[in-house]
Amino acid sequence: MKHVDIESRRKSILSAVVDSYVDTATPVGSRAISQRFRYTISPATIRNVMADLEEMGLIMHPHTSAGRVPTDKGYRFYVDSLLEPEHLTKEEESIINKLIHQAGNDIDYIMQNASKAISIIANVVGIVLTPRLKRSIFKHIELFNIDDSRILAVIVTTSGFIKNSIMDIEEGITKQELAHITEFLNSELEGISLGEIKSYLTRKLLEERDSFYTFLKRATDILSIPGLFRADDHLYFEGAACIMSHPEFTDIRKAKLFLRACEDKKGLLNLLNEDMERDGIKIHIGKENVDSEMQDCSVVTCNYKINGTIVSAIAAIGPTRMEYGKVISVLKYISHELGKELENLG
Amino acid sequence: MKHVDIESRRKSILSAVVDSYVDTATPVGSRAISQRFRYTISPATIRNVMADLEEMGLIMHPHTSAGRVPTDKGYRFYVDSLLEPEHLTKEEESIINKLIHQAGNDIDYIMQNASKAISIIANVVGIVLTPRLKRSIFKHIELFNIDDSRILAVIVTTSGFIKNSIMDIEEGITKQELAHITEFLNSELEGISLGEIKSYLTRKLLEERDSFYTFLKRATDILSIPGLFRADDHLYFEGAACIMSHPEFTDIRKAKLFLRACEDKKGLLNLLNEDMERDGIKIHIGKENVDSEMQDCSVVTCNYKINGTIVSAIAAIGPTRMEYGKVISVLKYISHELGKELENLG
DNA sequence: CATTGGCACTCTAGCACTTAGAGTGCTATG
DNA sequence: CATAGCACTCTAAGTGCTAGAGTGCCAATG
Repeated sequence: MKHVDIESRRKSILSAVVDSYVDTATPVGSRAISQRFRYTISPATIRNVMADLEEMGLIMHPHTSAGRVPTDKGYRFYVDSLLEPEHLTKEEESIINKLIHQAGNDIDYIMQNASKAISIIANVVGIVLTPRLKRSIFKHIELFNIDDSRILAVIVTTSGFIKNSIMDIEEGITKQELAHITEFLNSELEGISLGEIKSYLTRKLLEERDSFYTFLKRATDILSIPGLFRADDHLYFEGAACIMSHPEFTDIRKAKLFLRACEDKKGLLNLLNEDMERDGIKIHIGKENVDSEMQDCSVVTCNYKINGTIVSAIAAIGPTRMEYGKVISVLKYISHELGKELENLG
Repeated sequence: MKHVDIESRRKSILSAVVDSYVDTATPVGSRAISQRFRYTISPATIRNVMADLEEMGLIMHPHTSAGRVPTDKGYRFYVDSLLEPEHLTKEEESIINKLIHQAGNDIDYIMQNASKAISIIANVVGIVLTPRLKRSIFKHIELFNIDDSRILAVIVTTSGFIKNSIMDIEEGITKQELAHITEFLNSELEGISLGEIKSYLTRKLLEERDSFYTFLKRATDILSIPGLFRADDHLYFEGAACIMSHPEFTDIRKAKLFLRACEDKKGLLNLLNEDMERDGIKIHIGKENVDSEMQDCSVVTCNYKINGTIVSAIAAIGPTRMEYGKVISVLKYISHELGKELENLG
């Protein structure tokens, strides 16, 4: 095996280091790598290559007489250039299907099971975010008086979600007027995403000058019911206990930091909201995370769609030493199945 | 201090052992107790009393040369007979008020903050269960077609909760018919709890024989929309990270077991559902828990009310070595404030 | 000239051993 | 009945040592 392309060997050795470290959680020595290559390359050669990789910042030494450990940069190179697409086994797929498609009609339960599925298959903490209302498309609204001083508004979206809210009103509204407004809104707002409704109506309001203005104003006011368009920011979260088996958490302080990252709802929400803009898998490794709580973990996210429209995202969070290949394939699979299940429900 | 009542001394020594152990997490020796009593009782005497307490199964020895640790039975006696009512400080109350009353109109956010409050003040994992729909009182229903094949049902309860669901129908229904049914249900069901509606209607259905039967059957069918009365079993859960600071969790296996207990939604739900039947604080110490996952923890629960009706419960879960006094007063206070906040919202 | 074997060196994990100290139980005494 | 004293026990923590894993460097090699 002389005169092998030096670059490709570096790659395969980095790959071996990452694989072995992900597998065993102990620093990887030159002997172990040599063994992986069935001794076609000697430990000494591997030591030289490893020294190069270390100089490039891809792997590091915990101390002189220890093996090598991938750095964040090393993992990054690995996932970008070395990782080969993986497939779930039939058994894994059937576990996921059972959890997602046999959870009944309860969205809450489906979401919970989806996050459990991520956790079980990939040995990480699984996270599922409820569909973003803002991205849903308006289909239907109903308004009615529940008593003299309050109106109930119910909006149904094309993806079958229902959002409602109660509003106090100072001046009474007649049934006819309410029906009139309902009819108007239903014809006017069809096909608009909930996120755009408000700006759409204010724009419209600016154009109007005549008697219609008062009517439109009234309709707009009703739609500003507090909470009607509020994001339904629920994060489902599963698998904290099982992840404690990872050897990195024998140090309880690290476990605590990890749990803190998981509980950092704001940080996760920001990340998911941003990531879901683009389609597909997004990976954030260790220090790459802007959020300081997460700089010791890796977060992998994937959007999911209902009828072709991106509505929200799912994620996995675990130690930087995670099985990226498996995590990616699980998220891809689950995002697809979850979307399908929600479509059937809508 | 001769000839002191032997029973009362045992009590105060048990109390001192529990207090000291809760405080320091290290087995309590006779010297330390003696010091607590400002040396008015000698260590030797205390050793005798402790030997008695041990024989009674209230405290135990981890090993010969260690101090004493309360047993589950010891904690039980402590909370039943020795614990004096505690009050929160003004600062603590103001932290709680801020979290609960300044969370806006978003129920989701209020619940989340309430569980956070439990966690922060009492150093335990805080749990809040959403109001049980079954216990809510029917106030108003609206039914309408969203398209040819589907009906949307919306139920409003007296406590201001809104529950809705979509139902597929095979045979079309006219607007008038639907309005008729709506009107009927609104007049018929007022004041009935959602949990009783189904049995109420079936009872009614059995009595009817004439033409009215078909109408009533239709109405009943509509109300059997899947999910319309499904319990909204959401558990808010906060503080896993902060609880890892407790010395009992330096052993990661214990931390894992504890997290597993927290993630055991079914077990918690059963416990909460059962406990909320009775008013006030309920305490489950270690092995007293039926659920095997929880036998190393203590769970303290407290129902909460909306307008005088028990609707759900909150809880604290932590190591058996928890500040029972503080946990109890926090849960009492928060259950009260949470109920108040939800009343204002309704 | 890349690859390899050899070798000296380094660092850690683990084990045996020791010791200080905290705590007990028992007994004799006030 | 309460207490002081004493012998005894057990743990936690520190020390010293060793085996072994791993490295870096150098000289030899095809």
